[in-house]
Amino acid sequence: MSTYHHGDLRAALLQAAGEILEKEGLAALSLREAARRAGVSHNAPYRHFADRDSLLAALAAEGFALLNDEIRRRPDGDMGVGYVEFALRHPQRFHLMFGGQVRFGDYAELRAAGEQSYGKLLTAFDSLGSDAPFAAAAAWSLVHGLAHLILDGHFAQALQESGGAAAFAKKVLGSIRAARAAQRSA
Amino acid sequence: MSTYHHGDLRAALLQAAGEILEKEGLAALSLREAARRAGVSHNAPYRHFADRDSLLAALAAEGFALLNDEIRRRPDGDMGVGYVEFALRHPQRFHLMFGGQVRFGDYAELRAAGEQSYGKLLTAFDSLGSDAPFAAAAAWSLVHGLAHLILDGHFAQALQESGGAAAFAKKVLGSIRAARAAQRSA
DNA sequence: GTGATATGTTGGCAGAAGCAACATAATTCT
DNA sequence: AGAATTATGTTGCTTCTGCCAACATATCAC
Repeated sequence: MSTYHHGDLRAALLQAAGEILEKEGLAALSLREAARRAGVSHNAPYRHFADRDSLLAALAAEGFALLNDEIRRRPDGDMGVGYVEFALRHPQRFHLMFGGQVRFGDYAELRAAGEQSYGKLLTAFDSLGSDAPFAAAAAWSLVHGLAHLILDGHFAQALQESGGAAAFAKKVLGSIRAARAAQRSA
Repeated sequence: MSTYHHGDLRAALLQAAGEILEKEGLAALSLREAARRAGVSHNAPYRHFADRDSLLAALAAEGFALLNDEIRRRPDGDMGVGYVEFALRHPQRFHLMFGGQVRFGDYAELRAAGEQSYGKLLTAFDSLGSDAPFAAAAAWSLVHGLAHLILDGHFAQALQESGGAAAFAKKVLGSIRAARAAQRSA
């Protein structure tokens, strides 16, 4: 009989937890419910995750992997749109990653994943010289804030007028790109 | 004996909840703990708040009032710094307001408060003509994302090199302002 | 094979949200 | 003023959750 041991409970828990997160939100995500869906007892998860936060950190890490993929796949000028589209496609995951619930300092793997996306941005702004680090920080801040505000519904009206979130995002990012272009040619 | 009725329990609960939020974080904030600190029974809060989310929404609304004050007090060119400084001064409150825990759609008062800050921004970009709405959205996104990322520790290294979060924020915002200036003079 | 180790189970505790029933104070109506 | 109504607070309960401790069973090292 080999039903006592699950086989790959850790992965099964992450899968179940991911589904709960996406469909019912962070508040509904409990270790016990994930265990239930994986068909194990309420305490089995503790063999794989020290506590609830630890599970959340693992889910966030998955999210960073997805986000980094999304960004790497794009040409330099299009990274920002990819960032926003990722957030729109995975709203709950995005909130988990950046909603302040999980303290980054406590999970080295998370910090590393976050810095990875930033690194790519930094190189994309080299042409601005000594201003580059700040320009890159501004770029990340811009797409990050835009994603947040769209998700929270703060641009609801503008979204309708622009015909969808993606279109709106492109216009907003385009506005800044225009300014950057003017700066470069000056 | 008039200790049965509290007098202004709603305000006392908001006060207690605000202190818990700032000192121990959102996770530690329970209706019961707030009730304890206000010196009432564990169920008294339900006379003033339908549920926990309702309390959180009220706390967020307080935060928006504070934020709008902070922004209104500043000259146009300095609003962004005020926004970031508010977030740095009230990190937990900021996360509550924008962390996706409270669904804005469910609380009209919150949506109104959010749009108030946005309105001020919109007028500050009139000089850009038809691009103004997108420029304003970009400006809000920029300061919003910057505040978030600083709070989450994603700019830890850059912060040290710049000598503090406020200084860093000024440089980042200045970088965009320079680009905007180039655009205007083109 | 056998002992050590990894993985899963059962049972229990404390703390929280929220419901129901009850108690007391404040207000309103006459 | 006195009664009825309403607002506000209390006690007690149920269900859920996170997490601890003790125990059970499978897997692996030797």
